[in-house]
Amino acid sequence: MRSGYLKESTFWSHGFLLETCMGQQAITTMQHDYDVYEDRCPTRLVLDRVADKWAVLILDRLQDGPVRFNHIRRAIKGISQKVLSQTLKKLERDGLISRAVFATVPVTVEYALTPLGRTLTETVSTLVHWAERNMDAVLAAQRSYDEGRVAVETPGPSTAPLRAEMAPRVGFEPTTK
Amino acid sequence: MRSGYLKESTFWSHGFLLETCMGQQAITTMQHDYDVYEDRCPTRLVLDRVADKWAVLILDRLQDGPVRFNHIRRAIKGISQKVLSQTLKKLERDGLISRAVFATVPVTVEYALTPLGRTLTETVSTLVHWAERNMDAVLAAQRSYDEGRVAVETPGPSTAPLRAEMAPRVGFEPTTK
DNA sequence: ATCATCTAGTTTCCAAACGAAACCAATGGA
DNA sequence: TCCATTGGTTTCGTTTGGAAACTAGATGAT
Repeated sequence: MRSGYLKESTFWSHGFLLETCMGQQAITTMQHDYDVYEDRCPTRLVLDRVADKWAVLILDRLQDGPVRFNHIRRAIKGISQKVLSQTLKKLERDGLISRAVFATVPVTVEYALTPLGRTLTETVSTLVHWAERNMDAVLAAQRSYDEGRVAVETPGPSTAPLRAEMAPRVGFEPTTK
Repeated sequence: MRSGYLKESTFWSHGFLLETCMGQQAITTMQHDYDVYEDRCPTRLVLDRVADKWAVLILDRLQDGPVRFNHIRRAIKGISQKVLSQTLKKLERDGLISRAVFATVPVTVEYALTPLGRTLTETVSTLVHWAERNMDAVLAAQRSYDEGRVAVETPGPSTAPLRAEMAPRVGFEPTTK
């Protein structure tokens, strides 16, 4: 699955990038000159993992300590076992969470944040809380969009959208390239 | 697509929740007692929108002011027109960005953050920068996972995981499978 | 002895989404 | 007329998502 990227290992070899994704930088002695806006940059894969609905919910849930598999499943209502299993495996592979198996009566598997994963929890938590705090605003915007198509602030799209930042419409070069 | 949720409109009616998702709270005079851990909670939809690779890249790109369609497309290398168009439309519907059409020589369409969307940019930017900053650590974790299966930091996952929720295990040992 | 239950997953299968490329419409210039 | 630009939509094959069923090991109940 990731092999499609790994085939291009001449581009991205073990954390050191060669040509693209940082352009004019020197090759040696670099640490994190990745550019997530560049295609085939490994940061895209991380972003794909981290910018995921289930992943952020899982990471948020693990904030208060290790949690068992079925515990997470019951906490995040609606998640399927398959998706939970897959997401946990990916997060573990990326070093964000750890997996510990205990030979208890029925087997116990605990998932916990790694130090690396813990550096993300604040952002993740903010994201989750943002959704809860701004839910009403989003719902209002959706209603406004669906009925009437007239935005809250703009009277009409093409009529005369004299936005503050767009004042000099005449002689305005679209800053192409 | 969203009709599956809207069919349950007795549950979620216009921003006010009735039974689930807040349980023992009063129905009237509530503002944001949403629970993203509850299934069929509208916050799940917002999280689905916001916790998306392309959406965070777009929001991050719009931080410095309005950007045209093809400008975004060229900036976020690898994004397809279809996905860009779809994501922009969804973000606009949710009130995170605005769309302004100008009747210029070739038509100009500018996308910009709304005040609501601007409240997310810091978190989004953090997420993107996290990916760039911790890329090497993730790559190292992936290698460690793929070859050997032994975690970098933990020889045995949580040597003494005596957590409150865990039943007292007799002679437990983290069998790393 | 067999059934039921708990654990933590995997497998199956179908629908939904993704993504690359082609296509569309409007307009102006060579 | 042909081409280039704008901002999209459509098509179609591949990939992913998700609900439900199934696996498997150990234990307790009937």
